[in-house]
Amino acid sequence: MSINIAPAEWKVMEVIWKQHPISAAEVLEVLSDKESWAPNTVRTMLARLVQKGALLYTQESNRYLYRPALPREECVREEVDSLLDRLFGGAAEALLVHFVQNRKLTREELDQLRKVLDQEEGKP
Amino acid sequence: MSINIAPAEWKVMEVIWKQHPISAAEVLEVLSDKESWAPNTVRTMLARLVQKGALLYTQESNRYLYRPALPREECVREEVDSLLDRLFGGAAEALLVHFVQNRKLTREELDQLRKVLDQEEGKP
DNA sequence: GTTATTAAACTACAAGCGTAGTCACCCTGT
DNA sequence: ACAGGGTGACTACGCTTGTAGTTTAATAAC
Repeated sequence: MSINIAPAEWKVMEVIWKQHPISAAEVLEVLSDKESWAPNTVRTMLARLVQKGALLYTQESNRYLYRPALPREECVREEVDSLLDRLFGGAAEALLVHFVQNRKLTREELDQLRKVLDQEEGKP
Repeated sequence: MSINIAPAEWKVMEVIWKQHPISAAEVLEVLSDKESWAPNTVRTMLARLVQKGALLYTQESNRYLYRPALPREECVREEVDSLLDRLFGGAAEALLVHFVQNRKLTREELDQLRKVLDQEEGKP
């Protein structure tokens, strides 16, 4: 029973992961730079996210303060899993190879990746 | 203007990428092992995929023979891009690191990945 | 205390998706 | 020539998503 966060909802979640507890107005404020959403659009998404169990809130006089119900990492993980299942039959390596081969990773990124790899192999 | 292939549709596409041209009946046949879909479900998806421009067909007496309109790689690429945009602000490396760190890759997979990495770094 | 403001709740609505039933047509076998 | 079976076309329907308007309830200001 995993929570499914839609693309537009992710934008809201990102804001809240970065800063919480946070009011709807503040979320609006932050998002107004990037998106041109009507206030109610954001409010609707907040409500849906609460309903989905992705957000928690506490009431504070007349408004809600929202906070994430799950760490970002966990949600990322689920999205990635879902992509893997869809496209690679769950084979992580296939994605990685696709990746290294198909995109232009910078030298730094490759190095960084290699470092992580070394680290990982060093601890079986 | 990119084509958006839904999860269930991917299952159909995979069959067709693997074997084409192919009739609806054959797709059904292949899928019947994995999914328990009513025949019309698959037919609907075929029709939608044609409409989306993901599949081409040619008529052959009373039925259609389907073939992919795009190579799998290209569609994979789009899905991955979309995930990247959603979750990592487009930063490929973040996904990769998340990956290597968060999943248990087998020794073989790590080696394989390293090989691809070497290969990539060797050709700037 | 009455009004103005604001926040949340409720309602809306079109597109996309998962799932499938019904219909109309054409080919094939008798 | 006709009936039956397969095939695509059309229709359906509930759920989710993106996007937002309307209503109500509470608070803040005067």
